[in-house]
Amino acid sequence: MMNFSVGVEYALHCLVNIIPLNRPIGIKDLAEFQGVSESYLSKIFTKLAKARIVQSTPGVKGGYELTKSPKKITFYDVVIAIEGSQPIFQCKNIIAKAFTNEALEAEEDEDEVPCLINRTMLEAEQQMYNFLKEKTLMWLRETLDNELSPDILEKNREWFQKKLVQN
Amino acid sequence: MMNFSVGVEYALHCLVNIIPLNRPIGIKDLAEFQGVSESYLSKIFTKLAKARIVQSTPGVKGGYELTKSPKKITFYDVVIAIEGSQPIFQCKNIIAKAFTNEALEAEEDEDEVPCLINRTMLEAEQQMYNFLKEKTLMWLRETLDNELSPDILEKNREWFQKKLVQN
DNA sequence: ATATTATAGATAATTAGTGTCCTTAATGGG
DNA sequence: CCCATTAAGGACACTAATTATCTATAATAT
Repeated sequence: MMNFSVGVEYALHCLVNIIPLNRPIGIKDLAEFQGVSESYLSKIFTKLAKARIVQSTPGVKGGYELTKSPKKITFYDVVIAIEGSQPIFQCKNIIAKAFTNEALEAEEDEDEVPCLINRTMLEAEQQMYNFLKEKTLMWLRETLDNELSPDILEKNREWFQKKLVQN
Repeated sequence: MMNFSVGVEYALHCLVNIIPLNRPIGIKDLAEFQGVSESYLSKIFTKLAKARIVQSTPGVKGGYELTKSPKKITFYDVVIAIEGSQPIFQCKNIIAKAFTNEALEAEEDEDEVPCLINRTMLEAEQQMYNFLKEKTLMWLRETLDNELSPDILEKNREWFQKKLVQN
């Protein structure tokens, strides 16, 4: 079944916790926080860096930080950064194989009127993406701040502060 | 990258061509029409049959036909029939692993407030599905009848008539 | 200089999707 | 009743993508 990769989840969970920090944080800490391996999470963050969502600093005291305001980073940006921008539905133009007559082949060759089924699926995909474009990291952060208990939020904050101080 | 399976495309292409026929048509003909193997296409149609989108008749003169009006069969129905109804985004609740403190574990145990990221992705998915629920097989058929050249439509019709007569 | 940290490449394990083959069961026509 | 036809289902193989690890390299602060 069609799926978003778990990388998207790793990314969003990390990013929303990076917001309140005002310094770079390393993969090691983030991996520990998430309970996943550094090796794998670093691949994800390389993708986020290439998509200009985070900025990386190698070396001592290095790590990752947001490149811009979390108001300007959307779920859509993160999904595309991790999963790539290939459409969810790739028409194999099977119907073209169905008839080997000249008329149809000619029409396919023009390639100006893509398969209606394909267009419909892509339009459906856009509905999903439009929704994800409206959800920013800032919205996620603020909603979590409202939803989660103060107790959990405080423990969360303490955990990251401790990590930053240690470095 | 996340994808709809090609099975969805096979299914839709076949179904839209089944509409004008008023008799069962066999996998052999449909497979020839699409240029795919009978073995594989039959798996797809078994799924469509289980989803009550088509009705199957084994034996001589058997085959598949729609169970109901194409006005009542949506793209969504077909997608779910082929791909299953598992959500596109399965939250691993990674955040739960992040803190091993009691407060959070308690909250996770309740399991009444699923992860906000998860909820957001599912809501996005729903946007896509809502769109696909509005698109019926009948709409697809009628739009194709308007968009495609009369020449192609006629050749298409002839091809299926010939096959039905042969059986 | 050295320890730290990100980047990149190679590679392996796992899973899902795609596809085939063979057997079984049901059906209609002779 | 028998037989050809057709769907259903299980077993299996092939492919591609995802997930994951390990190693080596490059950049950086102290």
